[in-house]
Amino acid sequence: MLDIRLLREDPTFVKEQLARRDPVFSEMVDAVLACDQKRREAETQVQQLRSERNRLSKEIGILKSHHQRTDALEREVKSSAHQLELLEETSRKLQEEQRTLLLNVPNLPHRNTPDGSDASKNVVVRSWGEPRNKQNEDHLLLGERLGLFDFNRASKLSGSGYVCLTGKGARLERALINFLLDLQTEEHGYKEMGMPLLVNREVMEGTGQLPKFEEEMYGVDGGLQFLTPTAEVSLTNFYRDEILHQRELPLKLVACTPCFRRESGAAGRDRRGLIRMHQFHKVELVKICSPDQADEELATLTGDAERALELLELPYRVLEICTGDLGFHSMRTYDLEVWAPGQGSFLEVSSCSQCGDYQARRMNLRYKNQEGKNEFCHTLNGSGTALPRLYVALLETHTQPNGPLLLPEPLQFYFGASSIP
RNA sequence: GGUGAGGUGGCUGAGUGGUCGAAAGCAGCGCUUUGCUAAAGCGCCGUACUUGAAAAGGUACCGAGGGUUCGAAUCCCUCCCUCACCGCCA
Repeated sequence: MLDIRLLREDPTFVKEQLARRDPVFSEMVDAVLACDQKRREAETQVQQLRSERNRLSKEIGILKSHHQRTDALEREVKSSAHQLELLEETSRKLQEEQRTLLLNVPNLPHRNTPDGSDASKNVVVRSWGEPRNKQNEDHLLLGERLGLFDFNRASKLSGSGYVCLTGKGARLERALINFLLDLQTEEHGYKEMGMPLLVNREVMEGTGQLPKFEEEMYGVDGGLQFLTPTAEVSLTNFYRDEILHQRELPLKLVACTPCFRRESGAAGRDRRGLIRMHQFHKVELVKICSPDQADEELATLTGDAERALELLELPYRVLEICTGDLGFHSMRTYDLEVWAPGQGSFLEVSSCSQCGDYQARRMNLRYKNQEGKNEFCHTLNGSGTALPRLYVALLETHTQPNGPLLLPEPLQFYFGASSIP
């Protein structure tokens, strides 16, 4: 959520910045400001009426303590009660309307985010390793040959978009998870967390999944709670409504959780295989920091995720996402794409985003700065990484033609063997 | 799920219808004094919204939402959460 004061003080700037994403967002600014204007007028009237009521009531109290008659005053207060009620209702509605409008305005892009209308304008900022194109088998065939997973039986249980990992295949995912978590906790200093998967509406609103993307989420109990689409939701909201001490920032959290997504907008896309699932595991990195730390923390967070791919000997590239392709709550994002030889393409396995105070304002997450003033924190998140696509890249990269899957060295300890025959 | 007790400022904790945004203590900040790693005294010390050029005002907030009342932290109702005990259960 953007700061309404920024919109009031410099609407031109806000419109310009939103236009970098898409001109349609600029048009929202005037609507918000019109509502803000009406809201403040109503609020001022309510406050004046209440002030008058408080004054009279206080007077009644004093008179009563002197055993004097107060009928006239009481009648006076009563006479404006109805009007006050109506105005309060108006004011409340306008407040809600303004919040709703504001919740649907995306974050402003970072000054360094490259301009561009769509994904084709994303910028490759670096790459690592050689994406060999040796006509490897597709991970579906490899998984079948090695006996790692079963899609047909998964569809009996849950329909399409689910997988059952079987035997060594299940163990391989567990090994990957343990490897990733140990890397982030022991080498990069993140605190490991085990988080709830069902969260309340306000929590989903805090990180920006609601209200705009409700159709992408799995709700339960008639929409009172939601299955988290990423641990970003639970981890970032962990300190919501709190005031942190500057000295404890940045906070660095990591959790591996199942993630649930309807993928309703992607019907038909990536239907086969592990690439787009309704449920998948993901190791998520979250940082909460002060504004001056945020740029640097995004760089290190991205590096922390990249390190995992390097240790697994998986070639990848890093894309800087342009304004037109930027996620709703992000001001700057680096995507990590791992090379999948069987697909002949790069797969997005991580999206590392800097969110400024956009989420923190929504969830009222603050810290006390050096002057003792409360200020909104900045939040960052990134995958480290999503499991299924990492799994695809691992299979397609390290399985020998008609041979075993040779595990990269760091994984062998976790898997308990050096290969899967 | 049942019963009971609770939810007040960064923390502890008083406050059962009127001048209470809320005592006191701790923590924090500032000053004074004395001085061996500190003590004592004094002062300051919530948040959000809003009016105003500013100075300075106003409104709201005592778990959430309703209600009673001229007036609610305080009374009533509903819900949520915490704690204790019981029941059930991985």
